[in-house]
Amino acid sequence: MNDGLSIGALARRTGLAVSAIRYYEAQGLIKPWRNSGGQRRFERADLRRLSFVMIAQQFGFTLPQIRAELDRLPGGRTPTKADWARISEGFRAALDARITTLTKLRDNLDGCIGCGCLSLEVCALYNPRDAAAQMGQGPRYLMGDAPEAQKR
Amino acid sequence: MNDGLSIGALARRTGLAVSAIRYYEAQGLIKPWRNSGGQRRFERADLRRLSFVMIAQQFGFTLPQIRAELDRLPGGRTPTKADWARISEGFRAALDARITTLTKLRDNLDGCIGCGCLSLEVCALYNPRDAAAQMGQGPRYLMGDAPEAQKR
DNA sequence: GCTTGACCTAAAGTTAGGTTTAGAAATTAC
DNA sequence: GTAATTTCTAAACCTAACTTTAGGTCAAGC
Repeated sequence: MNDGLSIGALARRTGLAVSAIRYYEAQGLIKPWRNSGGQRRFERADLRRLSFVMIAQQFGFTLPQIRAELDRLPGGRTPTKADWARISEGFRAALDARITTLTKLRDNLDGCIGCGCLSLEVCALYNPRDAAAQMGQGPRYLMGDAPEAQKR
Repeated sequence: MNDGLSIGALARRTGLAVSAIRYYEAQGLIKPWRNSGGQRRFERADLRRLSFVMIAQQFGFTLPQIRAELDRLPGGRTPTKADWARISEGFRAALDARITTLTKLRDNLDGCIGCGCLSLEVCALYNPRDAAAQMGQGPRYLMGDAPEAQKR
């Protein structure tokens, strides 16, 4: 009887789509075993694992990042509450950083609403050198403030 | 001489890729005219327009949302600083809401690290009914807290 | 006047995070 | 024992925001 949960059961209990659970397996986030008929069977601990995935996604982590965190869980045994608590602390720092960035952005915006400039000449709303605020890769400038386009 | 900027000039001054600028035109964010040879020519005001797009993207707005904001600019004349300031105020509320959501999330996480539960039984880290924290569409539950799977 | 670089269009490709489809096999329900 | 449901795989499709490619035209330098 205690031979694991089917993918449908796991889907009902988490609210995830069956296809999403299969996708997560493909991404290495969960590792079910197979029964004699080749169907996936999951441990009850996978419920918690998927909960972690769902929370981490809310926090803006990518699946590879989440996988990296999950890989820090003990291999041989079912994770304890202490294991999960340790992992959860990693969220704290990332979340703090994100809040800090957004708050800084908002404060800059506050200073900028009065002038309406949207330019690096007068406000610091957009600073390409601020690594914390940058997600992309290429250099991007506001109002034509390209390095070689120095204004006289 | 003052017959507008080429797409390459605009790209150099903003740091955007030429292909991105063409894409923005296709999305209706900018409306260049064409010279006799069929090449795009841009107004200097488009530098500011693209700056707005870049900032708004940093804030997490989608291109259709940004377009909606830009559509509120006056049609017949070059936008003034006051126009831009009016538009920028819209950012304020959205940004405030996002910071509030993240802060609430972090505070819930703080309460949860001690117990390691990651479950709705003991912590409120994940609340599917909290519209502010939800981006997806389907119902999703933590640790199997599906409505029909009521625990005794 | 010719060569090089900038520009044109249209369509296909890319990444993340999945969903949908099709056809077949396993399991459950009656 | 059979019908209905679930599950299986593989591949195609989806959205957002772009980039790349292919093949051709325009413009600028010497």
